[in-house]
Amino acid sequence: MTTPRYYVTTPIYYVNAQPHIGHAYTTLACDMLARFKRLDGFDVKFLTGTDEHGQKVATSARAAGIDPQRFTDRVSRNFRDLAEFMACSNDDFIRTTEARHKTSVQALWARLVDAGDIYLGAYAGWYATRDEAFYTESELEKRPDGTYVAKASGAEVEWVEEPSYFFRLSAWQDRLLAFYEANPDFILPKTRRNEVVSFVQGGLQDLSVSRTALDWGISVPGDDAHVVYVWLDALTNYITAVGFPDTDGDYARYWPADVHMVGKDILRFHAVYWPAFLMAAGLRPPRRVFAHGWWTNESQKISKSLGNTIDPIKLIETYGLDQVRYFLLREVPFGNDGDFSHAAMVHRINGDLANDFGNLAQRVLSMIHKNCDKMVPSPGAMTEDDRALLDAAAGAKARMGAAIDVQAFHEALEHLWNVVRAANAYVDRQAPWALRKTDPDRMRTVLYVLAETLRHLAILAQPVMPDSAGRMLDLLAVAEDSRDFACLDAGHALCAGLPLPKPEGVFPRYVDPEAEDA
RNA sequence: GGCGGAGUAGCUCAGUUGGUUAGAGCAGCGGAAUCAUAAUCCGCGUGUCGGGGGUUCAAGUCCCUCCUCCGCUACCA
Repeated sequence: MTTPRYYVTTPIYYVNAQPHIGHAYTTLACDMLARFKRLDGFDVKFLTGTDEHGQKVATSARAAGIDPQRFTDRVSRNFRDLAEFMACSNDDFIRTTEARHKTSVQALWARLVDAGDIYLGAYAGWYATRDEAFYTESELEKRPDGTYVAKASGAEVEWVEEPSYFFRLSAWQDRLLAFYEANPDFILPKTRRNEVVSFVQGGLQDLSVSRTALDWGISVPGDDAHVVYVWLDALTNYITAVGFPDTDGDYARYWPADVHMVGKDILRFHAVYWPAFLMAAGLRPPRRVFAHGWWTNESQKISKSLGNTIDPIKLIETYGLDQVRYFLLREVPFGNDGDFSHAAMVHRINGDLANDFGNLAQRVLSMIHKNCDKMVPSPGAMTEDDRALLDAAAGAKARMGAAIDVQAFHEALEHLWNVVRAANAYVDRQAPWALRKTDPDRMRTVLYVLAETLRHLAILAQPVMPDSAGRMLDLLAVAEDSRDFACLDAGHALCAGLPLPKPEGVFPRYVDPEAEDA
């Protein structure tokens, strides 16, 4: 039997900005997915990295007074550190300035040339020398004297033409539409898919894929005057990381990628250009592109000018890593926009984590500790109620898995919490504290059922809250090598008599610092 | 303007191919319990399913129309 593969990617982050909550969100979603699949027995590759070429980087580096490579070394480090800080389990971190990537991009380019999908033409447009950028008509403003300026910067623009290589995107319109048709879940959520299909149906123009006005990039093979357009450069990272241009080895093992996770702003590049590039090169397109939404901050749109950006590091320092991970994946239907607020965060931490889940573990483990000689109690005959709870726990993985396969992370967590609630209700129904006096054997059975349910819950919570779930499994004395989903069967159920450590809280309540002082 | 999506309980949302008294979580109200991180459990919703019209034995679920909100409408990444 061959091990199933799973390849998930974040976009490579453009190093011109500091990491913010958007980056953290995308990476976190991928991490949850990767961890879930690993625990489910998949051979997973989880890739993230940084996009380091292009005009903006060159400009920023110059502004910082250092050469672009040193500049990108520095900023790329921030993204790598963030992934680490968030306990992300990525298997690789790619940088587009690496040699392996240059080789890959140039090889892809050569394939596109061989296929006849790249030709030399001229790119014409409104160019602002001051901004070193082209603008579309809609981005321009006409001044009284008849000249045009860029709305954003106010820089004067002029009509210029420069030689450029073009990708024959126009020729791929029908094949892209056929591809979307044949793969209805290629783009999720559905509404994003509609937008992309509609965009492609509207007609595609050939795409300028080289620039002569800058040199911070990968040279076009055979024409050093050009560098490869940053998007063609950037997208290629997904195959670079699996060894392209070598198409055996990891490429054969992992490609096509199962999910490219992206923010909705860069959907088109991934859902239109990228599959077209790949198909033109005779390579397979990815299986899915998922476009998630944006966060607002206390109902305010986040922007640098408003100064309300959310620093993920600070967020984690304030609320805790697993708490932030849980919140971001639970609070909002994945794919929708969401609002971050302190109140909502505290509500999730105290309501869902501390009260529901944490307290469940605490009440169960405490009773066992006090009444069962600090070891897993020995169960007697199971009642219908016992079985119902155990069945609910045993069925949770399949329900979560189905949700996760369509990136409905919030729904996966809901399934988990349904079991948490059922377990709390079961505790109250069975009232083991009463059984302690009337029927100690029955009490032991009830506590065993609860401990075994907790084992399931903790194992299933690992992808979202690896640290907390791990500590809960420690409290249940579950061995490190018995924590994957294969161990969710009866054969790995807790053994009666297993000594348990002294219970301690896994999910503390969040108390506002001011309230504590008062 | 064109295309697409959304408008369901105070809030956030579920509601399969039209079919029994429209659901969940949170919030609110009442009660129980006291093992537990004062956590938990039980009970309680007559909501014009945006408005109007239509098809049907039957519509939140299909058709028409109007209103409101949102997204997309290409080459900075």
